[in-house]
Amino acid sequence: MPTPARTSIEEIVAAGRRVVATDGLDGLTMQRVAELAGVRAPSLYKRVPSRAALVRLVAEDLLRDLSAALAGAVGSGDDQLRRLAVAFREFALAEPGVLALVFAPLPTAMAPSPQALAVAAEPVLKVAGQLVGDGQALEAARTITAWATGFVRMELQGGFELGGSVPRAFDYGIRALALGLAASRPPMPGL
Amino acid sequence: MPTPARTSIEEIVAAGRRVVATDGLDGLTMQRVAELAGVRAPSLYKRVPSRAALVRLVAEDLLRDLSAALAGAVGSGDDQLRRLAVAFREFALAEPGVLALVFAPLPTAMAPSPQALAVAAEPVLKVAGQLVGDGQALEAARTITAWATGFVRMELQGGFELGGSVPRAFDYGIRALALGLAASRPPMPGL
DNA sequence: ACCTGAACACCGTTCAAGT
DNA sequence: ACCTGAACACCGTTCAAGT
Repeated sequence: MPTPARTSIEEIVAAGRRVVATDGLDGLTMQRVAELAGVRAPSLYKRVPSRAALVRLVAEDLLRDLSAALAGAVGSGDDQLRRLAVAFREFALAEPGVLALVFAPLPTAMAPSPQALAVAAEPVLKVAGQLVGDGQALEAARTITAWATGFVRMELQGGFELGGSVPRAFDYGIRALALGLAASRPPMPGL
Repeated sequence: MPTPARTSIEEIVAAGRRVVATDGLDGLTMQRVAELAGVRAPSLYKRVPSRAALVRLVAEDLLRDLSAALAGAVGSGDDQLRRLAVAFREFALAEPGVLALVFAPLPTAMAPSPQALAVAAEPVLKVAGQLVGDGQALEAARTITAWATGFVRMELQGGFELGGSVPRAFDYGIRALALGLAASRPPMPGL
């Protein structure tokens, strides 16, 4: 006598995202997620093999939205780095889980797939290429990513104890990076 | 009839550091630390009020050593930013716990004190001041810190899936930052 | 088929009892 | 004064039993 499904994988992942956004990765317990999904914890194992797998699904869900936000922010013009950085900061402040689940060293079973990460990296590589040319795009993209993730993590951590304006420091960093990357650009061949 | 002490707060913190270095923050359980300290878990509560407090003690212990490493790396010359960044990277690769306990959003009870963080920030502010002058030292220091912590975290995470040389990307970032910060420097008054 | 309570092995923490 | 086993409330996970 089949019982009708009372939840779904989509609902479970959405519940996981809600919990992560409010209580962080440690708050993502099977019982809390089950409660939000309207079932008991053991029922989750019908759709998800383990908590680690659920964490990964939530990470990849976040990553999909982040990729869309970044891709939507960049276009053409001379302030692509700023638009990219601002889009990333806004997303990460709204969904702090992205730093805990996507840009953090997690056990392999929880980490999002390299493919999912590559999709998010695309807009960064594009902007980096515009700034420094294709030959250095990868190194420049890594510099941008390292700075942006490091900055927002410090901000979320409350790591700006020494005073000063956080948005001003963000702006300062964007400008310094843009200047520094442009200065790193090799001379155009033939010029 | 007093029982002789079989461990000490120093030994407990040292055990905590060893566990964090190998198994990360999640591996820091009271039972594992107690085992390394040669006692049972309940005995730890004679010296430490909670796991959160122990995490903080380990974080501040790491931070003390990091501060010393950074202060020892900077001197005078034209490659201070490089020496600072290299010292930070080497420390964080040897003691990955520093990123998990010091440069991560943790509950207040686990986070190191602002004073301890300020000590570690001093060499960074010094180098930043040399590069851009005192007026922008704070913003420049934040840019440096955000980039360096973000970079090494990506490295520890294995987040360099797209190929290329990691040390080369680190060097590239140092150079771009040095160029960008120098270009941000306001003109000297009177020149 | 899916859902559940009960059970198991963990974890942090408390506490009475031992020396 | 410190150490310990036992206990409690949690957690992830399994599984037999229910529908």
